[in-house]
Parts: sequence; structure tokens; C-alpha cells
Amino acid sequence: MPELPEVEVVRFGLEQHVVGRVVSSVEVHHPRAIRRHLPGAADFSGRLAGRKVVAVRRRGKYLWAELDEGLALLTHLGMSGQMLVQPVGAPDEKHLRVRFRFADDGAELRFVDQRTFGGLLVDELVTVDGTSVPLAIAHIARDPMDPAFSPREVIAALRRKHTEIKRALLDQNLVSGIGNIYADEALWRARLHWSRPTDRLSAAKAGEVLTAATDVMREALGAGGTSFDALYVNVNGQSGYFDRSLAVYGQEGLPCQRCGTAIRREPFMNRSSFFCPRCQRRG
DNA sequence: CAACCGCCCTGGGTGC
DNA sequence: TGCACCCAGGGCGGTT
Repeated sequence: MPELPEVEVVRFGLEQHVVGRVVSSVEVHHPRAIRRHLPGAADFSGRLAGRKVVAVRRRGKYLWAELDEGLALLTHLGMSGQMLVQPVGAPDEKHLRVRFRFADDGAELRFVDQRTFGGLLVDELVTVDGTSVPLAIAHIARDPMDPAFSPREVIAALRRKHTEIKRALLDQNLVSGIGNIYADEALWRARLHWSRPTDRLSAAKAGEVLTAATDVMREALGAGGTSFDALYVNVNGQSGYFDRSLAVYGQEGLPCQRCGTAIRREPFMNRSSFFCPRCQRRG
């Protein structure tokens, strides 16, 4: 499951491999992969043919190739999406969804996605708060790695909400890039139970949990970046970081690293929240 | 309008 | 060995 650090690794890889190249043709192998591109597959392919990749950018878990003529190829990897740079003629992957060929006849780009939660669309670029972003994600907030991210503003907005802290951390309109795993890890570091009301958090405590989320992502980025292969732009969450460094996520029944109490799991929004019942008391 | 719920989808894992 | 079932996840549309 690609989180922000893995998406950043993919962004970096794509930057190395596709910037400056011109798309020649695009094959859509599964319509669901472009379901957010409403005009359909023919339009999707037609708009991309002949376009030059100018840059590769990221916000939260969204990734996009900035193209000439004010367009962008926007991607969300979902749970299992991968962007692979493959030699022409390499056997098709079982879950190949979209293939991009380039005018230079060099390595092709493939979107591979087992569970089809991910998807692609061609979109126009708009300027929001001084930054160029695809229209479809104009509402997505800056992530904590963004140089223009403002902790002060996010803390204030978070404390104005009337909801549980974990819901707020997962709200991509407030701060982007934090998923279920990092939310649990950040809450453990800040010693907050997931159901703590946001309107009863001090500014200091809200800042603490935001900083914790940022730290976890930075650490994962440092660990995950090293497994990057020069040829394959790969993302499968196998950075090794998750095996060694998760304090609570998926650790039900194991001792808390701080106090030894068994980590507990509770249902949350049709998924799970992991926490230490001693370090993270309910409000 | 803010908050919240259910659904989308697939395959790996588990228990009978 | 096979089958039914559960679970993972972010975003979005609909409802309260």
C-alpha cells in the first residue's frame, strides 16, 4: 500500500525516466483504470498522444506528469498501483492496465494495478494559492512535505472542526498524504487516542501530532528511498521500513515499545485503529 | 454546510 | 482440496 513516501519515490523515478520525452501512443487495457476520465479511453489516449512531459509533481498521494499545452496526467496509485518503466517487448504484467509508448521508442511506462483502486485521468492545470495543480485535485490540501505547508494554519483549522482527531488527520482537505497507517503511528507518538475530539485539543498537542506525522513520513522516505532501482520505478511498500519501524499499526497483541502494554485494535470506519490503551487514553 | 456513512473492487489469507 | 467469507484501502456521492 503506497503511502506518501512511496509515492515520492515513484515521483522521483518518473522524473528521471520520463521528463523531456514525448508520448506517442497510449493503450488502455482496463476501463476501470481511467474511470475518473469521464470522456473515456479514446479521449484519454488522444489527448496524450504528442504531448511532452515537462515535470513530475506530487501532492499527498496524488502524482501527476505536467505536460505541455497546460495539461496533466494525474495518477492515484490506490492500494496496489505501480508505475513501471519497462523495456519495449518485456512481457505484459498480469494486471497491466495502461501502457504509454514514447516517440523515442525507448522504455515504455506501464500502470499496473491488481485491485484497481488506483486510476488515471488527463486534466487541465489550474492555479490554486499560487501553485499549479490539476483541476480534479484543486480541493486537496498541501501535504506536510510541501515547502508552503503551514502548520499554524492547519492547527487552527483542525481545532475549528467538530470531529475525532483521526478523522481530521485523514481529511485530505485539511492536510493531505496521511493515510490509516501514518495516522495511527502519529497518534501513538503524540499519545492521543484516535477518538479524541479535535475541538478539545490544545494548539500544542495538535502541533505535536502533526509533527509526529511529518516525522514518520520523513523516516519512511529515508528508508524507502534506498531500495529504488535505477530501471524499475517500483512501488509495493516493501521498503523494509514497515517491518521494522511500525509501533502500533498491525501490531495487535504485541507489547507497546514505551510501556509494554498489549497493543489493541478497534474498528474504525470499516477498517482498523491500532493503539496502546495505556499511552493513548480516551479524552 | 459540516459531519458521517456506505460503497467501489480484487485477491490473499483463514477457517471449516 | 475446495469453498465461503473477511479484510485492506482513499475518495466520493448521498444523506442527515
